[in-house]
Amino acid sequence: MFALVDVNAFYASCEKVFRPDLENKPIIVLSNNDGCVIARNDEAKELGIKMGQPYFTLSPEFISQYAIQVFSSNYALYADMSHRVMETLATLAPNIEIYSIDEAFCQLSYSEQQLSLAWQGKIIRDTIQQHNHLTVGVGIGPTKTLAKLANYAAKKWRKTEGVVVLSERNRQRKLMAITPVAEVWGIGRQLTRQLNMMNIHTAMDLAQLSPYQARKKFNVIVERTVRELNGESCLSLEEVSEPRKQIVCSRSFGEKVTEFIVMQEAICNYTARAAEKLRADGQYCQHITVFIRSSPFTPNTPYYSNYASEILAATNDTRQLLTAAQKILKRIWLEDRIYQKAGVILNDFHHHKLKQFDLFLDHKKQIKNETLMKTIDQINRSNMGKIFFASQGVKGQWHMKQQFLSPAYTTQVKDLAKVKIS
DNA sequence: TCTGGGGTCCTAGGACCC
DNA sequence: TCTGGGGTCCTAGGACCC
Repeated sequence: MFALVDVNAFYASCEKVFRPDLENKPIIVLSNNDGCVIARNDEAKELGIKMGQPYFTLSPEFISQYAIQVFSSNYALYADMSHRVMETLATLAPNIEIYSIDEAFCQLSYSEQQLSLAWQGKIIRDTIQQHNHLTVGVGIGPTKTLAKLANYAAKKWRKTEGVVVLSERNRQRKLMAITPVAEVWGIGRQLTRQLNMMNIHTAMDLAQLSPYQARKKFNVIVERTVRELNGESCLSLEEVSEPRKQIVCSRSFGEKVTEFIVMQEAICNYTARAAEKLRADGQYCQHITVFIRSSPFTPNTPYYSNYASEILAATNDTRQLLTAAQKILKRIWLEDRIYQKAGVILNDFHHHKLKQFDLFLDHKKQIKNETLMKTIDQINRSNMGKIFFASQGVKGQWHMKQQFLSPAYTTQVKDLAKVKIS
């Protein structure tokens, strides 16, 4: 049996853990650059605030009338809280697959002698509540897709008390019959539209489509979803995650960029960050892409979006990547455009054990370069200050907006919560 | 004024090989 | 009259997920 464990309103809940005064207040968390609403608790949902809604569409009057608590994304906090939840979960279920920052699949076993599945779900929920002060929903089913569906039900209906078990076919059918097909894992907006046109509206309707038809009319993914809804497990627990195939570092700008030098600094920063991630994974890349674009929302200004790439000898050396990135930027830069976003993408990875060395480079020098990068990473990970490249600049005019950032309660000594004894 | 970021997988079509 | 069959690799674009 699979269990899908997922933290309720994860980002919003993290903000509340160290702020008990926020209990019962509506909380929203904004995307990078304070652009859109990307997380909201139940109280905020009740006010009709939508997922992905641009922040500027919420009027100051509305915010203050309902005392809505607004936060910028605090990824240092969320990543650390995620870690803690996963650690708790790992003590409760030996086999887990971390699926995203706030959810994990785990394998549960059961037999006559053991605790019932519902009871195991309750233990998971209670323990995470006690250890991490976060509330999770637990969905249990014979396939990942059914576990996801059970988790949806656990969140939607309060009387389930956050745990739903779909081990019996009858219960699966009952739930599927009242669940819109759009809620099924893997069925997004486009597929929903097409399915509705075929008169398929509920998860049950989809389950009744033949796998052959699903494959013929759509693709292999929809076929798999149909099979999984019918209790045939097609997706296994992947405890060891595959190495990444791509690294993207991109941001919208807090203030629009019009000067080349500012854009160059931004690109160099994204490149340096991407290279750092690449080395942390022990990988080398052979392909780098740089893209820049203006805002698609501003009327009466020419929209410009472009990208270009370079092929490299396998590298994870920041200096080589910086050289390539700057070269590409010069190729795609256009004057007199108002840039809103830019980014760097690394592709075509090779693991360090399979690295293809550059025939024309001195091997000893390459070893030296690796040592240099390693040293820089070590210094930057420590608390002794940062080393960066001159091309990254110091002004940071391209930085994103983070007007409502909360403290890094769990990862910065200076931000530790203080207790007053009176 | 103002609209996120980071991933994966699949398919079709083109280019190429023998 | 009439022009094969069987492959691989790469890329762009579209869909999905959180």
